[in-house]
Amino acid sequence: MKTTNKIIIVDDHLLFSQSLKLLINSFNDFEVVNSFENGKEFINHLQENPDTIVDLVLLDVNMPILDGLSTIKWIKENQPKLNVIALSVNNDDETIIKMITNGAKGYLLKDTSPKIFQEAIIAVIEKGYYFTELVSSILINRIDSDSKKIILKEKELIFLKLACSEKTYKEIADEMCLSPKTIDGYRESLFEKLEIKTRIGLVLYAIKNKIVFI
Amino acid sequence: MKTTNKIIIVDDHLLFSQSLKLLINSFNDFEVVNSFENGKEFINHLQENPDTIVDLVLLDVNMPILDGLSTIKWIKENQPKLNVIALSVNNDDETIIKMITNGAKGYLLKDTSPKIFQEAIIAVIEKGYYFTELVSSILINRIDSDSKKIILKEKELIFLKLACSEKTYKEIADEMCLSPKTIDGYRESLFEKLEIKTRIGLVLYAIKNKIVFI
DNA sequence: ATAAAAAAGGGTGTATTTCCCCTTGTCATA
DNA sequence: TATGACAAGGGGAAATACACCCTTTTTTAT
Repeated sequence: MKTTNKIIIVDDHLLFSQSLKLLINSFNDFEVVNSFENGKEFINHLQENPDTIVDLVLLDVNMPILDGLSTIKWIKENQPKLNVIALSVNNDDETIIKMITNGAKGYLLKDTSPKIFQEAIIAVIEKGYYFTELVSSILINRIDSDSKKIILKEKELIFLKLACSEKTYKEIADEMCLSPKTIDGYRESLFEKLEIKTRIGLVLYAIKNKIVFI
Repeated sequence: MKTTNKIIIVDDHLLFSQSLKLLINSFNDFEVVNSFENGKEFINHLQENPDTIVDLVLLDVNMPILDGLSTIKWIKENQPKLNVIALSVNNDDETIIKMITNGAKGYLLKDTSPKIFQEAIIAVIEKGYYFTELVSSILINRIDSDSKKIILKEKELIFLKLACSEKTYKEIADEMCLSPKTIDGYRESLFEKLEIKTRIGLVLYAIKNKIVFI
């Protein structure tokens, strides 16, 4: 006799999570035992109920308060055996890689069909993973692309964020309590790393790479 | 005896639409009779089946091929009596206003609770509209805010797009076949209209207002 | 312990951007 | 036919941004 698999949904879109619950409950052998609106609520629940038995967590990536990435990092640290499938509308490489490398056993887009979705949750519970073509191809292509990965230092990152404003470099220097000359150095360093030539390039890079939100 | 209200869902996120269907079917007197993955599919269906009876359309705003806004514009032209509730994760003023002014009878965020959702679909069918606090406040605030609406001229717009690059003003002038001094004029004019002081401000404005896509 | 990076700061010079005030021609319209 | 609004262009100065080459101190790695 099979046991029913217990599933938790973490997603801020209530309409989605509550509807998805109905879908999952309509599958054989699956049951949504709980759902939360963001990572923080979910983690709080795990901490307050250490004996919770869960077979699978469906984790939204974009959430307020505590997002999917932070949540899966916490899970990796504290409950590494928990099966997690990331759910997102977001198919950009960086996000997918980050979720997978932090332990997600699958990454499904929300435009997945219910049938594929069912296959995925069965696969993760039985085999431990489920990767779509999209995810597999990204993981393969990453091999060469991350060798030339750009690493920004903490101060450079702070400067970069401030550069995405109408402040002058002098004002940024004041705000960071540094000499304008030091700021000059950060700028030069970023120009070289990012292969750009102007402050406009900095702004475009920061926005493209979600370093600033406008 | 009440008749069952017929609902159509238009949303590219299959997992969402198929799950939402279960939720709606669980309400009394409501039934999802059809669903489509984008506006084009939906419009095609309406054209091929002119006698379709629908009491309410749940229309996603962000979809590939033909998005919610284009779809509701078509509906306004061709089937103005159709009740539409816009569904979106997007709560920015501009989108909400555009959907409402093009005939949406309601605008719900996807993090709405199933209970509010049910209230909304009942209200739209019975009273013809349902506006949340969010939507009402935006509609009210718009009254004064759009009197000072910013109008950019065609050339200014072209310049603004080119300014969102690492080109110098001289290079932009060349590209537009104008004197750098004329470009200077466009810049000054934009600085004043947009209440900004630097080229960074131009870039931020252009991106915020979706004048350029990066 | 010591060499090698990295972080912070500096000097000088050029290029670009920003600012303010001006001229000319066009076109609509009162 | 003035008149005013607007597009295009301009001069010149000041501020800001960019480039290059340098010193000192602190970290990091071997």
